[in-house]
Amino acid sequence: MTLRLTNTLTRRIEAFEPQVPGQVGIYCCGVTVYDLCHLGHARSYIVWDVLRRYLQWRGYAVTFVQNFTDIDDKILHRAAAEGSSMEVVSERNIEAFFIDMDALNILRADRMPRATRCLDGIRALISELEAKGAAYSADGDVYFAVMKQADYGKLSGRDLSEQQEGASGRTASDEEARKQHPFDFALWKGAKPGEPSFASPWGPGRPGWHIECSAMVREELGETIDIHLGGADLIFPHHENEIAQSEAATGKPLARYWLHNGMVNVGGEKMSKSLGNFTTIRSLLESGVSPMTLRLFVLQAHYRKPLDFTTEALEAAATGWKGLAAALTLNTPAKAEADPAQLPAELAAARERFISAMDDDLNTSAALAVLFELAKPLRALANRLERGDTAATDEAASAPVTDRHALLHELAGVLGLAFTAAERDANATRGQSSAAPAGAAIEALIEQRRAAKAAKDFASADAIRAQLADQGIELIDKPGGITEWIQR
RNA sequence: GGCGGCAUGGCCAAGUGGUAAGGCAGAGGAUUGCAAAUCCUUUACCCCCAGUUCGAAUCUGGGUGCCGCCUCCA
Repeated sequence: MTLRLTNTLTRRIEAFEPQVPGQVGIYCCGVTVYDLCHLGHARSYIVWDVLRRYLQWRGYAVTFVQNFTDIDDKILHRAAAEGSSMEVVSERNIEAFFIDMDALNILRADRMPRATRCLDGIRALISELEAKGAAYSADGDVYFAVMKQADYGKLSGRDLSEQQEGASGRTASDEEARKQHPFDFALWKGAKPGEPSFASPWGPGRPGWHIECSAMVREELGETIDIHLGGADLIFPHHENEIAQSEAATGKPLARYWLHNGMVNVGGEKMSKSLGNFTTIRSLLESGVSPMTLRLFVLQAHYRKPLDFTTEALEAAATGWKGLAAALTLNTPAKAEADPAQLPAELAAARERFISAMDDDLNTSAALAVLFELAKPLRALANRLERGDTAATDEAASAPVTDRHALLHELAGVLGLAFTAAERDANATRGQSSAAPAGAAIEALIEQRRAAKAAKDFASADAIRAQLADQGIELIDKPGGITEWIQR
C-alpha cells in the first residue's frame, strides 16, 4: 500500500515516493502576518498537519518548513493605520498565529523562516535570475520576465495569451507601465518614501511576495523538494511564479508534488478578508467552540473540496466530537500503542480501513468513519461506567477493550484529535464553580430540589429545574443522588 | 473569454462499474419521577437527457446550476 496524492502539477492522483526513501521534505506556504488567522487558514493548516502526522505515523522522517511573510503592503498599511511599525504588527500576529495553531493542536513547523531574515538568499536569487536574463530592473523595481520561461503556466494550466489581464481588477497602473509583459511580476520593489527598506544592488527596497518562498525553499530544503503545500487560491499566480523563479535559477523542478486545499466558503462564497465574510479562529474559539470540534468539522470533508461554513455543520461536528471524546476518555488501563500484529481481527481490519482511506488522497472523511465505529462500543461502556455498573469496570479492563481504546487513541492522534489541556480544564471545572456567588446560589437550589425529590414533591423539584433553566442552567442528575449543572 | 472544480437523503459528507460509509438532525421503542445522557430500530435509486455495458451514482457525449483562479488571498 502506498499513499496516493492528487498532484496539481499533473492533475492526477499519483503514488507518493520521496526522493530519498524514508525522508520527506515539505514546504507549506504560511501567512502574511498583518492580521489574525481566519477559518480558511485553519482549514489549510489542519489538513496539512494531518498529512504531516500521517506521513510520520507511516514511518517517514518529515522536515516541515513553513514561512511567515513579514513584509508586504498590507503589513505596512496596518502599521501606518495604527501608528506602529512593520515589526510591531508582524511580531504581534506571529505570536497570535502560534496561540491559535497551538490551540488547534497543529504541530509547529520544524523551521519557520521569515522573509525579513532571508534577505541574503532572496538577493542572491534575484541576482542569479538577472544574470540568466530572466529578470530585468526598471525604476528601482526588478521584475521576472515570464516570457523567458517556456513552460510558464504549467502548474495552473494557463496559456498567457488566453488570459484576460487585470481580470481580477487589482492591477496597479504605475507598475504595469514598468513591465515588459503584463504577467511579469516583481522580484524586488523599490522603496517609496517613508517605507522601511533593505539595501540591494537595485537600490533600497524590499522583496516581492513570490521570491521569498523560492529563496526559503532552496535554503531550507534544497533545489527540489518532495511536497509543496498551499491553498488552491495560491496556484496562480503565487505558486506558478515560485516555479518560474526557482526553475529559471536552478534548472531543476522546484517540487515533485504540489498539493492544494479547497477553500472555506460562507453561503457558497469563499471566505476572505476582502469580502469581509470571515470568522477568525480566535473569535470562534472564544465563542466556546472547542478546537477539536473545528478539527472534526474540517476533517469531515475531503481536503480538496470547498467546505461551506455554517453554524449547523459546526454544531453537528460539536456533537460528533462529544461522542468521540466520550470514547477517548473512557477510564481504562492505559496501554501503549497497540501492536498491529497482535490485534484481534476486527481491530486489525479497522486499522487497515483507516490506512486505505488515508492512502487514498487523505480521505479523512472515510477515516473518521472508522474512528466512529471504533468509538461506538467504547462510548456505551463509558456510559455504563458512569452509571456505576460494576460489570463494566471489569469489562473496561479486558484486553478487547483496552486494545480497541489504544487503537482509537492512536488513529485519532494521527488526525490530531485529542484533548488539549485547555479542553480538559474546561471539562474539569464544569459544575464545580460553587465557590462563585452565583454558583453557591445554584448549589442551594439544587439542595432544595434534592430535598423536594426526597419528599416526592416533584412539582417543586421541577419548578426549580425550570427556574434554573430560565437562567441558562441545566441540571443533570447522576447516579448516587448527585446533581451536576452546566451553563448553557 | 481562458483554466480548474463541484452537483449523493432534512443538513454535512464518503463512495469512481456490481447494486448507496460515517456524522448531525428526525421518527419509533427501551430506560429515567421529570429532564439530560445512554441503548435498540428506522429514513436515498445518487441534478437532467442520451449513450456504452449483463450491470452505472460511478464510464462517454450533451445540457443545467453553483464555486474558485486569471497579479490581495490558506
